[in-house]
Amino acid sequence: MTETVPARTDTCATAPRAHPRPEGRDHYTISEVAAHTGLTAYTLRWYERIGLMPHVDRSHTGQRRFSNRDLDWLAFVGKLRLTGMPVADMVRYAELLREGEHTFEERQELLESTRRDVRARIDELRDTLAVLDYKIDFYADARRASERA
Amino acid sequence: MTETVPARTDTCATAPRAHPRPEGRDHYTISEVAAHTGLTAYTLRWYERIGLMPHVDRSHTGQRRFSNRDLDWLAFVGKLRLTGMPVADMVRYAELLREGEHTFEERQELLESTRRDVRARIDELRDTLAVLDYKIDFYADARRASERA
DNA sequence: TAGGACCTTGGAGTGCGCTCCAAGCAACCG
DNA sequence: CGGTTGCTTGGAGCGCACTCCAAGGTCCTA
Repeated sequence: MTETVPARTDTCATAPRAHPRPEGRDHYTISEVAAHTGLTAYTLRWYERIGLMPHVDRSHTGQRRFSNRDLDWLAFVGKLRLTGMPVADMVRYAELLREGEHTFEERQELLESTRRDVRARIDELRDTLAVLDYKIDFYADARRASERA
Repeated sequence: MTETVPARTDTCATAPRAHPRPEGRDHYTISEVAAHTGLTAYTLRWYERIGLMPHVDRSHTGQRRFSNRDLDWLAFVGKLRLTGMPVADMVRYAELLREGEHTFEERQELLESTRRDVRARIDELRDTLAVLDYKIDFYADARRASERA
């Protein structure tokens, strides 16, 4: 919501979906979402409390009814979490989404800075991998040598 | 220490060094090490307390004198930290080092499992990068479209 | 109609990885 | 000589991201 650009919208960006949604429906209870995402119901409510989750639809009696869009958003949040982005920054992004189209630029910048962070992180990990490989080789060599002895 | 295999030892594995050591000496005070590593003196003492740092040499009056080997170890610990490895696991590795050669196998396994984790982490981050790229494109397109209008 | 899932708010608790302090004293540097 | 740096132990505090609970209620399904 808050986004109005033909056909594509921001919150449903993960094009091909790994795990199909639990069912073909478009509304899920909190426990279904918990099971699907691996988050607890507590955490889902907490996400909503702190503004990380856009307001979730309610049934006529007040129970949460998560939509596919909500699941998409949660999947995206999951990705951001993997990058180590602090929750506060994700909340900021969620706010920008709520504020409408005039925040496009800021959103783009935020994503680009995140992208830079992720790239840097990948590079760091690659360095680490090299070190690990070096050490693992060392142990492999040492053990081969001791077997020969 | 604890390791006795010709020429190469485990703790000095990061072959070409990015930043040369503060000075050509082989002993450094705690504050020199703090400056060099970006860790605080508190953290360095804490590392020693919890067994993440092998016992550091002392001057005749009891002050810590970090060696180049210690700096190598700290650099390695820094790498491991980047992988998100819990401190407790690093402590475990340090214990294995102290226990001597008969722990070679376990050390190798630990490193290999870490390597798998790092690889998985890199893959996750690459996925995330793809999502970010997709979204950034979306914003770029949207803004180009609005400029044309 | 029973039992389980769900609702609310506010606040407390947890685990991790630091981060810092107190206090009293030794050592080093200009 | 004075000021900075260092030493020790044990413990407290912090920020983050959850994680969970209380309590009193409503809703849904078998």
